[in-house]
Amino acid sequence: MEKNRSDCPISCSLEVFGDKWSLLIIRDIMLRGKVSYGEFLESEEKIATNILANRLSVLEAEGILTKQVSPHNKSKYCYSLTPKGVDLLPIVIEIMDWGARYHKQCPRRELGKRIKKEKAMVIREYLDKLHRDARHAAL
Amino acid sequence: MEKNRSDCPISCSLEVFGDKWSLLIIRDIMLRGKVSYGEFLESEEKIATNILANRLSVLEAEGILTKQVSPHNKSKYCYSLTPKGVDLLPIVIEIMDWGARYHKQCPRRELGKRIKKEKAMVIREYLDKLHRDARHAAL
DNA sequence: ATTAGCACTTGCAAAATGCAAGCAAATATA
DNA sequence: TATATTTGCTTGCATTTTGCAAGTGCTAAT
Repeated sequence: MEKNRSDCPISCSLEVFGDKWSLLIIRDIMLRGKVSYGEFLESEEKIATNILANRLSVLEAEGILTKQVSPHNKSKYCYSLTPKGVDLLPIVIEIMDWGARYHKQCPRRELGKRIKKEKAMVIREYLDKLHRDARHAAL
Repeated sequence: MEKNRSDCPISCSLEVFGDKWSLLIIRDIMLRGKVSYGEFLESEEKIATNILANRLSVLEAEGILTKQVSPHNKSKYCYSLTPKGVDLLPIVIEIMDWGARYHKQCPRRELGKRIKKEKAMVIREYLDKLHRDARHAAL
């Protein structure tokens, strides 16, 4: 683990995921149920292959994701969130809420509308589900 | 305003502040009461002068910050948050909480301990104060 | 055996970051 | 008044990261 810019938790966190792509990958796993490299590549933001590979590698090294060979196909990997990764959910939801409020070109869809109405409940709900999934993936 | 990668609110938000520095500047204003270019330069993370100037310019163009000449010194500028900027607080607090929980080298100080105990209340308290400050700065 | 799927890797160009010196206007000091 | 300091950038250059698109090697399907 390299030397940090400071001991501020915000700074240390931004050193991990303060870029334009990492939290998008986390979003794909948390909110869209994506699990594989190929699925992440298909997202509408069109991440570059080398950036995706690098981000996944860093997130895995940071203990946010784990990577397992698919049960159906030995050349395919499935990524899943660790508990540490799951706990990024409130950040992702807050970013989503802020974005929906201040970006006209980002209309709220179903989930966004629920978040507007009952944010805390949505967060708890997803945290429970994702933490359950994380425990299951660890088996 | 340029073309976005997608209409996902998370993606649009990350296009604005998804970098290693922007939210640190927001932190300095929100949590440390810093207001000037020179003060931001002094933070322990040591942002480069050209990066600071560029980030401030972008955040201002995005309507997150406003910049005014200091009342005491015509060569000095004071930055303050707009309501849009203030509403980044929950994101900053969630990042801080996550960082404190998962980074051993980032011990919780007074505010971090309060956040651990009563996050929602801290957020509401700071939102109220910062929104009041934002209204005052607009005069 | 051939083709397709899969997860990267690679070579290169463009863009961003980081370092440190420089610049011009305003203010403070001698 | 002249000089020094403060202030907020800007600039030149080297390094790093991002983005594009082709390439590679292993596994699976036909």
